[in-house]
This record gives sequence, structure tokens and C-alpha cells, in this order.
Amino acid sequence: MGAIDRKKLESITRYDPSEVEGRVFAEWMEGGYFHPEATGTAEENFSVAIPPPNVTGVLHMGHALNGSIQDALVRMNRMKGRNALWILGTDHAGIATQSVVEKGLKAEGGSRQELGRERFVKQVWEWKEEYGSQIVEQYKRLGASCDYERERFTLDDGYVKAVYKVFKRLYDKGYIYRDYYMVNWDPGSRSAISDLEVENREVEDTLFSIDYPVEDCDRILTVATVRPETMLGDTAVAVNPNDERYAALVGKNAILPLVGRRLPIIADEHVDIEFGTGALKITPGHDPNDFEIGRKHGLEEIVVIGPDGRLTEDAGEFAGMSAAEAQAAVVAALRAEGRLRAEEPYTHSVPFSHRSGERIEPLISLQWFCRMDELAKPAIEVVERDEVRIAPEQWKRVYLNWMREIRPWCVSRQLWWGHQIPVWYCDACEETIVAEQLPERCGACGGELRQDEDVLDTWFSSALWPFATLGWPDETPELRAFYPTSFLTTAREILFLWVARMVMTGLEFAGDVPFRDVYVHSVIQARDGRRMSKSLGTGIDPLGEIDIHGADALRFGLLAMSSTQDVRFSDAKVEQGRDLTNKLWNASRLILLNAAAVEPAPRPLHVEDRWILSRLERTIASVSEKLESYDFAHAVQEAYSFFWRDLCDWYLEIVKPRLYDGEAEVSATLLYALERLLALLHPTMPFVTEEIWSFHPARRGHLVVHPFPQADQSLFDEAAEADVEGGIDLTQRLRAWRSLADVPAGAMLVAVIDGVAPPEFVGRLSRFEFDGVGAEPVASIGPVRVLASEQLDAAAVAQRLDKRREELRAEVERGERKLGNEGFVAKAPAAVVEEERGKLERYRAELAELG
RNA sequence: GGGCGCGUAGCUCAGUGGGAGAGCGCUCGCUUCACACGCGAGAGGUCGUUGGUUCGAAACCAACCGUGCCCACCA
Repeated sequence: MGAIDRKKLESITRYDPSEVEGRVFAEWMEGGYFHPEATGTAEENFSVAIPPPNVTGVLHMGHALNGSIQDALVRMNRMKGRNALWILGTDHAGIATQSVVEKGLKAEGGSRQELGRERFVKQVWEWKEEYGSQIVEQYKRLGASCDYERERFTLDDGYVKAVYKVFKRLYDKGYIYRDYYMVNWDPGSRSAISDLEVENREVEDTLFSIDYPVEDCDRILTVATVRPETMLGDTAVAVNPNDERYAALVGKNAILPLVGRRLPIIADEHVDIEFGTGALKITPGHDPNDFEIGRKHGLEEIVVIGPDGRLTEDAGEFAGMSAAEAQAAVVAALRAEGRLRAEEPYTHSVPFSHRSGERIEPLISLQWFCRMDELAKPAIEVVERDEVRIAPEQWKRVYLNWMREIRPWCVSRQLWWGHQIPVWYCDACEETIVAEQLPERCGACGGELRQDEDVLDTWFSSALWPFATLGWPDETPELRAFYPTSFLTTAREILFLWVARMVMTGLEFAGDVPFRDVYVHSVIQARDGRRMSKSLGTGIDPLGEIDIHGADALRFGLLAMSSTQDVRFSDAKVEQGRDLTNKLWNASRLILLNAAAVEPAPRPLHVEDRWILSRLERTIASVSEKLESYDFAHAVQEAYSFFWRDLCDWYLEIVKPRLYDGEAEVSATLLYALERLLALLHPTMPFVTEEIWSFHPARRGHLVVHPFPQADQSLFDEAAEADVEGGIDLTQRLRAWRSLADVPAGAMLVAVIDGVAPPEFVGRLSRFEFDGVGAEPVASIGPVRVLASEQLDAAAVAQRLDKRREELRAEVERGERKLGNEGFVAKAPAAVVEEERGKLERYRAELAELG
């Protein structure tokens, strides 16, 4: 065994990940295995861009699953000898990061306004330098084989260059424009947010019915609203054009209570005749629908609630109140005027900010938008043509449906932390300059320039991730070697927010799709089926799991529980992984401590050797195929069951005597199987396999770059499989018989064989001697005739026989019923019918034998 | 309102047309010289309900019940 630390192998009977993982990871880093050369083409190489975690983030279970999947594929492809790059980096996460630092300021009694923009941004950078690498370190705990030497940040210099270039090009093409438009205003972050950052929640509100008198007429229009304070901004009342009740009123004016404004009564299809009274107050300044209707009819847009959530000067006597205060005051005033007809509880869905959790205030404001329709066209085509493959299949449809109805994207945010919009204004001559770099002076008049105050939506920069991280817009070797990336995986929640946008920008700017394959993985829920979330307190900390069970255990567990549907977090699966690491360690100890000093090679002497080699190679074929097709759960469970059942429960038990004898052939075969198994498992359980490999006599270098096994079909052996599976089946039947006949566990029973002799191991593993003589046969199990002996309790044996007879009679009856069915015999495939006939015959024979 | 899922052993989940599976838990027996994070043997499901298709349905179809998610501008 040479330099190998035999003592360590002998003494450690329990695998301890906490002792191994840090050390092994350091060896990988030292070896530079995660930092591939930027050579070759993207077709030859393998690359994955990590979904960049927020700099403010800590590793959560979603990252852990997402990372386990990517690492499995990256490691497998690295072992296949390809340049494998896993691009790592973090996202500046505008709102989240700004909030963290602002909170810190507030705790010290300060504010960002006090500090001023420049100093505040500097402070955020300082925060980032100090705490921003936390999550990167946590990915290392998971064992993620990212290229830590090529780490990127969505605000680093090169990235800014890419973002500005993209902005300018989109502007020049006319896709990016500035407009007063209704946006989702998040009072929490005091910024506009996009449609995708809004979530609708069911809320109990009060529905107020308010009477609006009609001018020059004694009729009254009753309108309903959950936000009476917005009536101050009403500029029309709408009815359905087909609503006969109001046909005569269209064209007249209603009078807005409290304010006295004349509101034209207009007809619009949008109004639902069935709802309420069928009359709808129109507030273009504060409701998205009303905004649309307003624009359509050319109505005035009056803003009565400002960006600070308080009523504006246009709200007259209510100016300065918060929206809630204004609501109470408006309701009171209406009641006093006798205009309030009804109040009733009303449940409806209301938009909330996904970022701050506050209720969205729809607001008209001046924002930058990006037209998406032209960008979407090619991004739809590549998915339709499967040039970007989305799996599982159903998400392809979801992607396409969304893309086909894509709407303009509000890309400006009223924050300080982020990519400040590359637009400069000249106050002197009102010139607007859009540029990739800060222009010195106004080109038109030479005046001072002032940059747009807003920053870009964080997702605007994330959308460039796969190529901006590789150096675009420069033509770098990395870009040539690794773009398009091979694979992307994510939870479905960012399919639109991120994935779709990368496809659009990749095609538009990098000239090709950003990745070939997208795998949408499941969501791991809390143990009770709720979402894992910080605010609910339902999160399970992956680092805690790693501390307790090890990274390999967590990785195995996550892959095993993941599937196409959402699943609850299962401690049992992680423990199964933990048990597997320990069993791998111990089975390896058995092999490594007892094998003779020989070269690993398949050297079958007996049927069981041919069997295990066949099973090994089939497992390699099957597990590889499952990993390639993103069926991670079945891949790891199949590897588990091969190792545990076939290799440990059966093969090792069968060959122990030969191994202890120091037989060369079985030693070579076991070392060979172990080497291939470790390599096969390495992508999913990297630490324990690397550690065990360090004790393997054939080791020349780290397992992380060991060739990934390719199934050797010449070792497939159906005959050996049938023989040994038959032997296993017989062994289990013999053991079961013993157990049910109350034979003491250690007792040796005698029997004779009537018919074809089973493999040698059957007797040994079931504690039977098959060369018994003289005594009476008392039972028969397959070809085995159990002979009477003092170890056997006659009554228990008789009882066991009765039970078996009963079983057989049931089986015979079932077979007869099935074969007696004319339809079955006539229409079922011949092979199926034949099989049934065979079974029936065997059961009848055994029953006859028992009498 | 539209779309997509899911309902299988006590628990968490596989299984997509030919006799119900895994892990955990449970029962019984094992200090068998790799591993008690182990070994051996068991118990435990009329596969949500009702109809239909089929020689044959957990699987395919329909309806219903329950449950989860996504999208959507009814005040």
C-alpha cells in the first residue's frame, strides 16, 4: 500500500465529514482544477453560469439544490476531460443591498439623504467588500467547483461597460424610451418596480358606494370603490356602451362630490354591466385600468397621491395626509354630505411589492422603458425550434405564452445603488445625451451635463450575465471558449425575470443563444409543506445540515428528493445520504485493507464476479444517462441501490472469504469496481469519494480530474445476472423459511439439492449445508430439500408448510382465473400469456410436491 | 377568470397499460472479525371518489371532491 496511511483506514470506523471537507476542498483549490484554460470552442467545452446570488444573500436551500445540480454536471464534464467552467459571481441586488446599508445608517441615526449620493454609494461598496463574499464562501462549503478565480460582480468595471453599451444600443434602436406612464410604485423602496416584482395578495377591504349627481338632471350615478381617497383625482365616470340604463346619460357630466369637478360620462367596453351599479369612476392618475381608459379617451390625469404616499396639493383640503388618513377624512366628508350610500366588506386581490412587502401605489411618473416585442421575436423562435431546450416540457409552453404577450419593461429605479442610467442632460440647451461613457461637456452648446438620477433595474444587468461575465463587449478568449454556455438551471420563479431576458439579450448582443439547455428544477418546501421563507421562519439552513451530516449527505439528499414536482424537505433523505457516505467509507476500508497488491482490473473467476461487473457497468450506463438527462433523483438512488444492495449486501458478503485469503483476482476486481464507483459518484458526492480515493493504490492524482467511467458493454452478462439473481432469490427464501420456522439465527441446517445446484454462496449465506445424509426431508424450497434435524422444531415447520400451501393455492387460483379468461388468452401478447402459463405450472408443481 | 400540477404504506415520495415500490418509522431476531449511520426476517396500501375505455387501469378518458403553484386590469 506504499505511502497510504493504513493506520488511519484501520482506526476510523465512522466517516467524519467535518474532518475531511475543508481539507479536501483546499486541495482542489490548490490544484487549480476549477480554473480551466480558455481554449477550444464552446462546442467542445462545458460551461455553466451560476444564477448570481445577491451580495446580501446567505446560502439557502434553493441555492443548495441549484448548486448541487450544477456541480454534478460540471464535475462530470470536467472528468470527461472537457474544459469545464462554472462561472461564479454575485449580483449587486439594488434594492436589497441599498436597504441593508440604509438600515445600518438608520440604526446610527443617519440617513442616505444626509450622507449624499456619492458618499452613500461609497459606503455600500465598503459594505460589499466586507460582507459581500459571505455567500461565495458558503458555496465552497457545499463543494461547488466554481471558478473562484474568475469571480464577477454585476457592478464591476467591465460589467458596467457591458451594461452601458447595451443601454446605448437599445436606445439607438428606439427600444428604450422615456415616458410618463403608470408604474407600480413601491412606497417601501420609494421606487418604481416592474410587473414581475409585484405579487397579488387577497386582501379584505371595504367597498364604498358613493353617489355622484348628474349635472342638469335629477339622476344619480352610484359608483363603487375600495379607495375613496382617489376620487379626488377622478376625471370621468364610465358606463358600458350597451348599458341601456345609462345610454341617455353618456355625454352629460357628473359632479364630483367634495370637489365639484365636472366629470364627463363616457362609454367604454371595459365596464362590466353586471358589477355593482354598472357605473365606474375613472381615476387615470391612480389606477392602471383607469389610466388605460383615460389615455384612450384623452382624459386629464390628476395626481393626488405623491411618491411619498401623501396627498398632493391637487387634493385640496386633504393635501399632506397619508393615504390612510385621507381615506378616513374623505369617507367622513362624504358621509356628512350624504353621498355615502353603502359600505360593505370586500375581498379582492391587491398588488404588493415583492421587494418591500408594501402595497403598490399605482402612480404616473417619468420613467425609462424598454420595448420588448422586437427582442422577444427571435427569443421565441429559438425556443420553438429547440435551439434553447427547456425541460421539463411544460415550462417551454409557459415561457412561450409569456413571451408572446410581453409588455414594455420599466427599467428605471429611483435608487442610488446600481448602474446609474447612462443618460446626461444639458440644462443649458435641453440636449439629451445617451453614451457609453461620461461625456465631458454638452456637444451642442458646451454646457455642463447632469446625469440621470435613476439607476437601472438590477435584472437589466443580470440579463447580460452569461456573456458579460465572459468579457463581452471585448472579444475575449473566454467568450470564444465558453459562449454559448451549455446549461442553465433555476427554479421557475425567475423564468421570466431572468431566463427569458438572457435569451433576448444573448441573441441581440452576443449573437447566439446564452445556453443550450434550461432545466427548471423543483422547489424544496419546508417540512410542513409551506414555502421556505425567512419571514415565515420556515427556512432550513443548508449550512446547518452540512455541519451535522456533511455536504455530500445534503447534496445526495437534495438530489434524491428533487423531482419535477415540488417536494417537502426530507430529513430522512439527507440521513440516507449520510448513511451512504459512512457505508462507502466502511466498504472501502474492507476492500482497501484486505486486497492484495494488484492492479485494478476486471478479473472474473466465478459467476458472482461476472455478475457484479455486469451490474457495475450497467449501473454506470444508467446513472450517466440519467445525469445527462437531468434525472438526478433516479440517478443517485440507482447508484445507491447498486452500491448498497448489489455490492455490499451481496457481492462483498459472497467474496469475503476469497478477499481474506488474499486472492489476486478478487482483489483486482474489487479495486477496479471501487475505482469506477468512486468516479461515478464523485459528481454528486465529491468529498467522500475524493477522500476514499486518496487511499486507493491506483491513485495517481485527484479524483476530481479522474476520467469519468464509460460503461464497458463487453462486461454485460445476462447469464451471470440470471444465475446470481436466482441464487439471491433462493438465499432470501431460505432465510425467510428459517425465520418463520423459528430456527435460531446461528444454527446450521442440513439439506440436499434436488435438481440444478445453486451458486456456491447460497448455502453459506443462508447457513445451510447441502450435503446432508440420512434424515427425512421435511420441507422443500426450490431445489433445496430441508432435512430433519435437532435444530428444527417439528411444529413450527409444519406451521410454515401450511402457510406456504395456502400461499400457493392462492397463486394457483389467480393464475387459473387469469388464463380462464378467454379475452386474455386471445388478446394479450403471446409472451404475457406464456409467462402466466409458466408461473401457474411452477406453482402447481410446488403445491403437488408439498401434498 | 385562464393555465399548470398534485392526491399511492404511519411519514416523505417513486412508479404512466400486464401480478403494488424506495427511504424513514414500526415489529421480531442478531455484540456474524467493513459499517448498530450496521446485518437478517416481517407487518403495513380496496393507489382521493364515481363513471367510462380495455381481455387487463394506480397508470388512459370524463366528472366530482380535496390541495398547491403560476398568469390575469372587474371597480
